[in-house]
Amino acid sequence: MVQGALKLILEPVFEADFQPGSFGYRPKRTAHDAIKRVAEAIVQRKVRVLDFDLRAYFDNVRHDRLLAKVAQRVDDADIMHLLKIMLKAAGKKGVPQGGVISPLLSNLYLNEVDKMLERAREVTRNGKYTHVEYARFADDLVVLIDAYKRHDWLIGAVTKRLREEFAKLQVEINDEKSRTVNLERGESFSFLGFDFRYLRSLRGAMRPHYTPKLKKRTALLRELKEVFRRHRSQPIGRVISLLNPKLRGWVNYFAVGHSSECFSYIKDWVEKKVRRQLAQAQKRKGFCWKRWNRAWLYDTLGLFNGYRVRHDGPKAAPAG
DNA sequence: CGCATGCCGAC
RNA sequence: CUUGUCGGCAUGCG
Repeated sequence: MVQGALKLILEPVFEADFQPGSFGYRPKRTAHDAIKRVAEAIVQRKVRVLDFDLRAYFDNVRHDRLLAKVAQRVDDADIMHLLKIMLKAAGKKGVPQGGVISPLLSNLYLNEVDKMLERAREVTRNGKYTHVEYARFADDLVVLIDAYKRHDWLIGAVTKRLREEFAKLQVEINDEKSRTVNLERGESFSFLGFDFRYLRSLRGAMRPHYTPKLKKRTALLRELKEVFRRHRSQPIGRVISLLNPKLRGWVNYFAVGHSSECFSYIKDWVEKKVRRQLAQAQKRKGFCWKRWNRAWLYDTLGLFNGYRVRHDGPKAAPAG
């Protein structure tokens, strides 16, 4: 409730002036938008990657900045008072990462970073070709730069400029976790749960390749394992009803890029696990591949089977 | 369309 | 472990 009010206060302040030409509010950025942006940049051979780890928690200095900014637009003493109280409550030195208010504020605050990156993109643009692209989601940021040798200087220049601008915005960079990556050398980076690589396809063409991080897959399987363990002697229908929503949600998020191999692995793992449980309930050995066929498992028992990567191919023409 | 519940993900 | 924002999906009801 209070958060809602806060949002109401802050949103116009930070987003209204993002694009003066339009009606003010920029389109919502989702994680998938950001992922897609990265993939598209890599398609355009922007394969030198600055992987930034930003720290933008709100110490007192930044509270002041924030308040000043709000004050430019809002002249309601009560609102300002409320905001001050909230910031004070949230900002007690060493704000815990999942603080009540900090993530919201940092997200809004970092819109300024967007403006700056947008400028960086435009300044280095050559006609209709951009040599620098970026994608940001909350404080996770990657900048992608042209692969061409003659643009190598951009890597150093952009890094330097960005650091200067970050300093102005009082956004700290975590140097230990920030690095530059050359995808053409087979290096990889991760962004929003995916690992990004640049691979040679069978035809010899280079293309971006991104898959769910192994860590995420392992975490999912660990969670599913727990479901199996806790319902070892329960009817399989019950177990499946617990597995399905988890699988559906997980797959739904990762169903972009090149996740199919990962999905197969998960499907196989789950199926074996279900078979095992079925077999054990009937005191049988093995997985009973013959006794229970796939159709029965998936169609009759209703085990989740939606492991499909949705590739946003050519846009379907609006029919009718 | 509206309301609600549950699950998943990013940060 | 808890908090928040955002996004998605599924189900139910009117």
